[in-house]
Amino acid sequence: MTKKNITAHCAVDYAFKRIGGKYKGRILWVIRDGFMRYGELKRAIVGISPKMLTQTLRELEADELVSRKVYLEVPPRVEYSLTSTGEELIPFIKQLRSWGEKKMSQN
Amino acid sequence: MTKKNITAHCAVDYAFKRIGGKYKGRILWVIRDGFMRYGELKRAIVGISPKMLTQTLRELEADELVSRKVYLEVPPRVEYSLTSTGEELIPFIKQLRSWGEKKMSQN
DNA sequence: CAGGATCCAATCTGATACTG
DNA sequence: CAGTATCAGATTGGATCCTG
Repeated sequence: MTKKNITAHCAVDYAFKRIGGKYKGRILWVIRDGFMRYGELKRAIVGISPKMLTQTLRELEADELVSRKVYLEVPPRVEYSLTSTGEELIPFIKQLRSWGEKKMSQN
Repeated sequence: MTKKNITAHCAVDYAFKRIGGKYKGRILWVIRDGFMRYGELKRAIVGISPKMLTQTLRELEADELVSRKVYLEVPPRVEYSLTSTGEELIPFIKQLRSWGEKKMSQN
């Protein structure tokens, strides 16, 4: 789901559609500090398959939450970083993460 | 997905699993102000089927984000409200909603 | 290194009809 | 009013193998 395909009933619906999905939150969160290479992301997002990582990154890119920079080197190097729109989401994810930490420790 | 079934890789993952899903955010948001009856929710969440509304409410209840109160009257009356854990999520949803509003107007 | 391609199983969602 | 039940279709995700 990318923003071009979203038909939302309200802003909450819209926002959840843009950052929902199994891995989008985690990916945005691990990219928060700067440039991450594909392989770094792969190691950081434990359990993700290359297919899902690539697919989700492509959606985030089409959505302009993440930008992708390809270096013409051998071996190839590709770096991902947040766009300014993506960075705007980090405070919310941080808040949600704190909530999650608290709840996990309570159960 | 309810919290009992969640096996999360990190707190972000955990939190998204608890509030992810097509309607959870919207439902929490419309219940934010107090008690809502089933029929009110049905009208407020445009496009939801009774099946999905019931199913999602049951998950939110099992997750202790929403509480359900049945009044033994004829005709039946059932009211839903946020638990304190559910209320803790409202600031997050509110912020995310503002972000969504801004982005919707930009496209 | 950073992916693309394919196939398939599991999950989720919608539509419709019915009920205490 | 506040749900259930059933079936079918759509979507998502995982496993595996391949490549510039």
